[in-house]
Amino acid sequence: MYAFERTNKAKKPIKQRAIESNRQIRIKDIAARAKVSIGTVDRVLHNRGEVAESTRKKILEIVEELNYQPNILASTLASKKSAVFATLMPQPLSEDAYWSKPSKGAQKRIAELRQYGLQMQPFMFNQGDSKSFEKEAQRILELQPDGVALAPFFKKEALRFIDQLNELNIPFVFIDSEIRDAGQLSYIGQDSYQSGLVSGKLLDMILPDGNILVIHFAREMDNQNHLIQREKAFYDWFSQQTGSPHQLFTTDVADTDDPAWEDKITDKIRSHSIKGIFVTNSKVFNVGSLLEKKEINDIKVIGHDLLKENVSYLKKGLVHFLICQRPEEQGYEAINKLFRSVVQKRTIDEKNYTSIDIITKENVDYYKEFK
Amino acid sequence: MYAFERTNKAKKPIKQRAIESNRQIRIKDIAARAKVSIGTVDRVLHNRGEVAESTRKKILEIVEELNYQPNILASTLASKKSAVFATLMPQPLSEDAYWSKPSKGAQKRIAELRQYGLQMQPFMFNQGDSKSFEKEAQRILELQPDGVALAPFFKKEALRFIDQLNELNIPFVFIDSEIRDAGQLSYIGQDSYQSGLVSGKLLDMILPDGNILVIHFAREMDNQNHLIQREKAFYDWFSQQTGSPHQLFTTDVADTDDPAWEDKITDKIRSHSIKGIFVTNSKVFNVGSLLEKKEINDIKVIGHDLLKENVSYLKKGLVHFLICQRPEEQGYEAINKLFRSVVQKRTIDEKNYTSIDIITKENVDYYKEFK
DNA sequence: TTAATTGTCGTGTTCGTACACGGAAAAATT
DNA sequence: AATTTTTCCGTGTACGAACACGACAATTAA
Repeated sequence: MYAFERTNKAKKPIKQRAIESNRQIRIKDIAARAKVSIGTVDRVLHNRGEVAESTRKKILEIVEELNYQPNILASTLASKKSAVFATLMPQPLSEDAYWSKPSKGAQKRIAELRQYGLQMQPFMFNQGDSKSFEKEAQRILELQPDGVALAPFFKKEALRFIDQLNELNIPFVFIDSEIRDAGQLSYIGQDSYQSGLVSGKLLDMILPDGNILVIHFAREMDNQNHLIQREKAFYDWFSQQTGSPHQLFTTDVADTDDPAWEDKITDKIRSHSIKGIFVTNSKVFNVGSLLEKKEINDIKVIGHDLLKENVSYLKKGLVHFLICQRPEEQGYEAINKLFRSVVQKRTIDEKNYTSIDIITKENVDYYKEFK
Repeated sequence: MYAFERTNKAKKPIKQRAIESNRQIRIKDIAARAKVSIGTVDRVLHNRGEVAESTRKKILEIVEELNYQPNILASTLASKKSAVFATLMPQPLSEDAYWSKPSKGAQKRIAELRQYGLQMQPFMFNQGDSKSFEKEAQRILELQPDGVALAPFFKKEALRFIDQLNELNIPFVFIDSEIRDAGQLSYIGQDSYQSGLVSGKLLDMILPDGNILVIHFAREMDNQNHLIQREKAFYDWFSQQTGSPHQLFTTDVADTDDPAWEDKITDKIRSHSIKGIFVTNSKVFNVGSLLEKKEINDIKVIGHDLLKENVSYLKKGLVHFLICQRPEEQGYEAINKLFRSVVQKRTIDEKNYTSIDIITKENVDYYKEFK
């Protein structure tokens, strides 16, 4: 809908005063002060064309003195710059699955920046198929975008891709997980180790006794480094507590399509007198549904990420804490970093750990990632 | 520092392609389509001057059809609109005190919007003196700003102020606490009751036995409705648990300058076998320092807000949880709402509860309010 | 001495919108 | 029929920055 002011005629006009005091400094002002033309100042600011060393110095001094800040509005309007970014992320397994979220965040930032002529081209690969990763990577290289945000899911393939990006001088950011010193502009994601510590502490605090089961719901653990990190930190927490009454066990569940896993876990719970469960990723709803079905309700459960299903088990009291890493914000931030670097030419931080949010039944309804 | 492109000459120029596909629709395009001049379209869009009903209709149809979205950059650049906003908040008691934060957030948003010609005029009153509130309110009325963000600390005085604002047709938003149905554009703050529930749950979870002391550090409780709400919810939590092993007590500490309060609290702890403490506001550092001094370390403590001092006791393990309400984000959001409504003429949500964040030793370093 | 080259710079147009001014046509008034 | 008044609409300039083009002087080469 197109509305504008028609709806609120009554509003009084906005003030047109008091602005002289902090009037913006324009290129024009600098030119006047330096007694040169606008074109000359422009050349100095953007190192275009040639300028006599003396005038260049004079202009830079005045720029400094007057603290000139370019008007972004006018700048982007005039330059008509445009850029195409590509994202390379896993195909979400369902509508509400984890990987739909970073994508949404990226879309949001792109929508906000449409005025700046930004465009995005999403590429998605199959989580279980490194070949599809390579194929999509190849398509990105053909597109030759101005920036790439990728989840380096398959390390070997990602490294090869990155090499080519570097060669083509295309900047990129990592999202979710990271390869160190690969020439990335930035990394956006959680500190997996630290988040494992948080999980450990929380479960420890609310569990007077009984043993603990750590469950990885993942097809192959090879490319799931952050799950390993979380598990490691979780174990470390308990090994650092003196005289901890808990014993820890770990299980992998590769395939939840095969219902055999349910009995396997149920047996483990019974035989090891498990009183606490930590699921290392967003698949904790599986545990919720299992406990509900088997009517087990004396187990404390911690998992990750605010999927709809997870929230539902949180509200039912079958899951006690969800650790959240603001996936939408990660997508948003990834695009934002590319924008700031590529279009605005600003320098950006190399690391960007998102916060480790603790969500429980009572605060989940107030949790919003975005402003 | 002024840098621009000088630093990264090597970067290749941004692409200038593929943009035709989603080319922006301009007023010019609409004018051409409708076979009228730009001026006419402009008059229709802004109901300026008069336009024949037939052409007006035609233009609106085309606008609809082409889904015209005005270019905000060009628009604000050309209009040179400007607005002055005023904030009315308590004077922070110290550099790092709670009330310095909403102010910082507001400043931040103002800085970002400088390009739009926005200005802010902060007014601060003495938390213990309703007269000073009235005085500052009067000064705001003299300024006649285009919008006001205020913390309605003193209800009676705030109501009188708001009446005058409404009369002058000046929009305003509440921050921190709220007066219902007073004509506000929006309310930005925490749901105090809910945050009290969160505190109750957390303390309950980590406390096997022993009694609990609720402390209000506040001069007068009359104007501290949200502290009351938090306390009420906290009590409600425990009364809803069947067979809770905890008994609750409440104390007010009006003045921490008088060191007598320390003994009073210490006595209470001893005589009531207190094992948990809940401080209803940001003054929990007082408890931290007390416990440290008296070398008491078997008490679980929950308080509010990430003041530097609070964080330091959190890290020492003397405070176990801090509930945070993102005060900077509140200030930021308050200005943002005013901007969106006053300058951009957009509609905005009436309520904006900030999230209830749970902070502990392990995740505090990763907690950032802002992107 | 003239032509060609290089180093410096100014002018003019553009981006998409806002808004003032005034002109022309149509309607209403003498 | 001549005039005033009203209705309707087009033109031109501004916002602040980006960038292309070419002017002019100072050098250098012929």
